[in-house]
Amino acid sequence: MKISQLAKTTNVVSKTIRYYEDIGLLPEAYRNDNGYREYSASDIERLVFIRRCRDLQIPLEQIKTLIAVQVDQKSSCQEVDALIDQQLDKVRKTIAELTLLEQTLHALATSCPNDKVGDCQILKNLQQE
Amino acid sequence: MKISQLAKTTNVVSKTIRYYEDIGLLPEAYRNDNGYREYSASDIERLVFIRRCRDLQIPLEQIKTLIAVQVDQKSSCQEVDALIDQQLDKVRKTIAELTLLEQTLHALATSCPNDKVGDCQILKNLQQE
DNA sequence: ATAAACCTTCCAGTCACTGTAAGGTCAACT
DNA sequence: AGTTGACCTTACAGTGACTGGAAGGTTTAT
Repeated sequence: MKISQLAKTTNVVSKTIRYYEDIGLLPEAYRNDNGYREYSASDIERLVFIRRCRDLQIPLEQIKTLIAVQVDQKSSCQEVDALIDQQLDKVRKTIAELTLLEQTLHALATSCPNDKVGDCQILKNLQQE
Repeated sequence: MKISQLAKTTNVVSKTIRYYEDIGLLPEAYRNDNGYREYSASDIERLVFIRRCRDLQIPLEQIKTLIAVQVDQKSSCQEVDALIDQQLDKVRKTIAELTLLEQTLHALATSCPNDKVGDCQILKNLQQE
């Protein structure tokens, strides 16, 4: 299948597929006579895997690692475990930070009963350290 | 004061201060004879304001808007309200997304009792659509 | 024949910085 | 006077994960 077909099947735009190939996340695609990229079923799998990882906000570099690990069926999956744990940690930290931020923003949003900038409590709050 | 002093006072590295000037978020600094930037107290205020906004994850372009609005003391602060509300919305949406993500990652992290990549349940889960 | 819809490569832009290089200035010390 | 070290300056490149656009080649449908 051609790149647009792969794009449709996986919900990844062609541009991004080419980009993944550029950075070595996807192997170099087979080219047919006119120079167009030609894909097979295994390419779908690989791309779906990448996208699942991206949905989990795993960085491209770490996805490369995961793919490399996958190849050696006998190697320990400790690295996989660690990577997911690490990702989970990061997400939890971000949630904690954003929750604080939400409170600050909420307090700020309800702090100004005036309607002229000169008296605006929001701006005043933002000016204070 | 010189840039490093301003940097120390505001906890913003010199590089970033110059960058803010480059993109027009800070006014062009006064230069003394040797070409060094010279700052005053009002520059501290402005920079603190910017940093408070950045802490709230307000993008630089929107901070520009806020600063522009601030100048006209008589204008309505509707724009300020809207901007903060919008920011709050965005943060809440992100929290919701990350909370789902956290659940997925947690389920994934606890899904693999094996230790060889060949049987790794995490990788298998990642391969499925 | 020609138009629309593909495909290709390459370069630039996004956001908010950060790193690095190459050079100028200043104050203190020997 | 010379040198060291800590500043300062500019300019350009890199980050991550794409996205946009230009300029051109190919295929398919009418």
